[in-house]
Amino acid sequence: MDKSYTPELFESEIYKKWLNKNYFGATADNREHYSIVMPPLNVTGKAHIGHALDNTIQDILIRTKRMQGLNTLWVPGTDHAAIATEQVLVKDLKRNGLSKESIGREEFLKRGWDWYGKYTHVICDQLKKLGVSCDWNRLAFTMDENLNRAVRHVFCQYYKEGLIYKGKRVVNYCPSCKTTISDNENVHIDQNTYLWYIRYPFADGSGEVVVATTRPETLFGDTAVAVNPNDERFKGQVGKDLILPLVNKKIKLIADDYCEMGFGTGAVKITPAHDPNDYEVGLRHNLDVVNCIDDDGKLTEVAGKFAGMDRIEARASIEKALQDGGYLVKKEKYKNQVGTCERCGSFTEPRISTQWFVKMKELAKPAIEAVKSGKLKFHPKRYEKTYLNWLENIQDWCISRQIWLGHRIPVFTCEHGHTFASEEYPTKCEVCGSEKLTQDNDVLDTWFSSALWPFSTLGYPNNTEDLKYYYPTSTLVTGYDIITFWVSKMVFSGIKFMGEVPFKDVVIHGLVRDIKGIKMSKHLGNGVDPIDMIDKYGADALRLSLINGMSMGTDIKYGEEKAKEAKIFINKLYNASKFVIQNLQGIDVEELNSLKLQEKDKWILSELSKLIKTVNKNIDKFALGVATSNLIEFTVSKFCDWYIELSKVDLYGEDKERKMVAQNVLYYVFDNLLRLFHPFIPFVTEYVYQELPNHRDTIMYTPYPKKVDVKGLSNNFERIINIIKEIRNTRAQFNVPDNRRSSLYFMTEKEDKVLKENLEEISKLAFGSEVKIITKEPDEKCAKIISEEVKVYLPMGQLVDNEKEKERLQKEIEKLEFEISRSENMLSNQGFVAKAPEKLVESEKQKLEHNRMMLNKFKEEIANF
RNA sequence: GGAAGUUUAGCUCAGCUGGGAGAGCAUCUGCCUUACAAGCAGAGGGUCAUAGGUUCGAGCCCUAUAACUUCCACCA
Repeated sequence: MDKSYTPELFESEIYKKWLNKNYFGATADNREHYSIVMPPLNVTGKAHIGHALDNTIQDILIRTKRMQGLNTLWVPGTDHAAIATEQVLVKDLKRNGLSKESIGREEFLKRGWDWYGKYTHVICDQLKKLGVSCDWNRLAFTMDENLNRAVRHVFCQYYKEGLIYKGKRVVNYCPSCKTTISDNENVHIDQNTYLWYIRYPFADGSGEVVVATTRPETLFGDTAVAVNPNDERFKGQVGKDLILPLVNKKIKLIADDYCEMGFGTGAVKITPAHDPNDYEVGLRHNLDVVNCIDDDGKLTEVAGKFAGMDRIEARASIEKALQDGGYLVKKEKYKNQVGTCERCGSFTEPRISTQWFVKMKELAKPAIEAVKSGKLKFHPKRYEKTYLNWLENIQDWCISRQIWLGHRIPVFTCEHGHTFASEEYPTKCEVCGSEKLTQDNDVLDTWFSSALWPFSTLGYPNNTEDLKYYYPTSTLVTGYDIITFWVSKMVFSGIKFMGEVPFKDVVIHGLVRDIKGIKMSKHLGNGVDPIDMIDKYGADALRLSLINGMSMGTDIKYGEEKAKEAKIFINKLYNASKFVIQNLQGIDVEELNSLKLQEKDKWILSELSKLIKTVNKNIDKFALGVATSNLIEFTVSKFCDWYIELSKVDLYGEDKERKMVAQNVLYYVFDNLLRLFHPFIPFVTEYVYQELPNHRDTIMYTPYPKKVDVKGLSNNFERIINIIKEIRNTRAQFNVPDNRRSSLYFMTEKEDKVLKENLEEISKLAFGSEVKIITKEPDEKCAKIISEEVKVYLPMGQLVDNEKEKERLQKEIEKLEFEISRSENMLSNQGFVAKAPEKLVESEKQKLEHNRMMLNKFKEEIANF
């Protein structure tokens, strides 16, 4: 083994070996199964640190269950991320002087496939570096032929049941991406803008109505001005005609509850084509719908001389024209929220258009029920609220997108106008048999295909063996940011088409932010590249740094320091393994129950037993960050700091039998520790495991430790540890440097077997030289340590100062007296004695008794001065 | 406007269904002890955001308040 931990020497080799042996492969059998479908990765760009977190969590769960003997399946996959990819392709075309339209749909799609083909492996390779143990043979893509079949099947099913309809709605439209986007993708941001007060004169010259607006450019689409029906200010004026400024068209003053009396001027302009509320008002009052902004975000011909200007840029000119015409009353600063496109950041336009929708009310019901009944559990539970809140206020789902990449809507229209949905590509009209068919131009929202992910990747709509065996999947791991986007959609789709929830547990993790807590973004350049971290510190260090101390569902502040720290720990583990392996040369592995274990052995084994229990419990609770803390704590503060040091006494000693026992215990504990650690840091554990005696082909399929199978465990040795600590502490108080050893004398009242057996251990760990048990006080000047069973004397000659010793004793006495009075107070409190659990009262009584005894000892001691 | 989360050592955070405040990093002191100086041993450091309440007992439960963060929402 190399002198120090150098992950780059073995990580990729080990991964190759795992792949070659097909250790990640899964086949249905008769065991209990554990399955996870990976949230599909966007093929655009590289893996970010969030992917690393998400997949590390999944890998930990999968590896643990695999070791526990379950049939584990982890399906990896990629997503076609249509809008983003289409943008990249369009930009690319533009650079070459081309456009989508110029090359045509077919050619464009071909380029899309080329692109996916070229970049899919990039992100997959990055995940492989992380060590993910998913079944790569099953790599799925949301646009695969069989997934497309699932999409068509589902679409047609909805269509037949009347759950899909085409309708006019005001939807969010991104003029830059040139497509409709969902409410989820429409991000509201704060904006500093103005409120323009505009004068709308009555046609009969009898005065005017002033409206306030944040969007003067939509004025050209106004078809009414509304006031509240109860507003006295406008009594008798409702129904009269107003002149629309700049356009000089007559529009009506109407009364509608939508207009609030308290806001602005009490009058609001109504633009049905460019505002969802106004559209509703328009429906109620039968208003015209006038489009004044086109697909490119430019003003249409209804804007007259402003036509062709960008809607935002036109504001200044419009303001000027209003002012010149005497229509502008005033302009004041105003703060509001405005929708922007999640992808490109441009202002979105609410726009009336014809779109496809899925009716959601009925579909949502069983998805709500699934969580309420506990069939589906969120971890942490609080995210159930996010989920439920969204489903309970659900709007119909706009599924059509005006782009070319993606699953094209399988709806066809014949020359006679018959429209029908068809799972297979039809050759003739279902109604009239005409062969002249055209397919709907829109494609489906990407979430429409990812909604089917847990069953489409298993073979749906065919009822395959995989589908029967692995569905429903066990756990879904994802970030809270896509609970509404994705999780909820998988749930109602799963229930609808498979008759069962798609997974039982939803594990929600937080977002990885930068060290200051700011969201990582390309724009700010504050992102941490996981591949960089792997190259510098190793995949295990990256994984551990993301998981350790993580609290599920809470954001993580992450900086390079964390990876560095993790690597330091792994280096420690690595060094410990070097020690273990060096000392296991020539070992005969024996059943521990057949060996004569010493107190220190029983102690470390009982600590290991506790560790196994807590780690298993925490993994079951998805408290992975706590599990790693448990493991690290044991490794450093129990195994390395104590047991390894203690074992040296026997390993380097003369007694053959004791050496053999030490070797076996060392082996047993370390082997268990490696296996416990393996799901978290798979590479280094595999690497080290291969150096252990009796190792198997891989650690991946060794059983995950369940318990320590050794009889007669005890923690009697804790007493010895405390004595060692007290000696070290006392030496420090006297400023004795560690390289100066001192004699240690122990005086006991009665025979102390444990102490006697461990004198050498104490000496080694407490910097002792001559160690002996004495029967009467030594004559030399000594520092004294007084404990219940034993007095320890440290003859340190000059260093001991009587006054100082007296002070130390005095301090101890004060401490004890404080404790005693505290206990006495508690026990004299009738409420406490009567109501507190008996166990607690009892232990308080014991404490009191013990402290009183100790106090006596100290008092005797101080009387000698 | 609605909802959720956070507030504990200088920093990052643990603290399970109430029963004597914890870890890591940083700081200080001493050590190159044959697994590890990426280390070892020791030490200091907290009115658990504020104010009330429930209780024998509150970091934990309840009610208000404040600050920060996030999600949802159609207020011109």
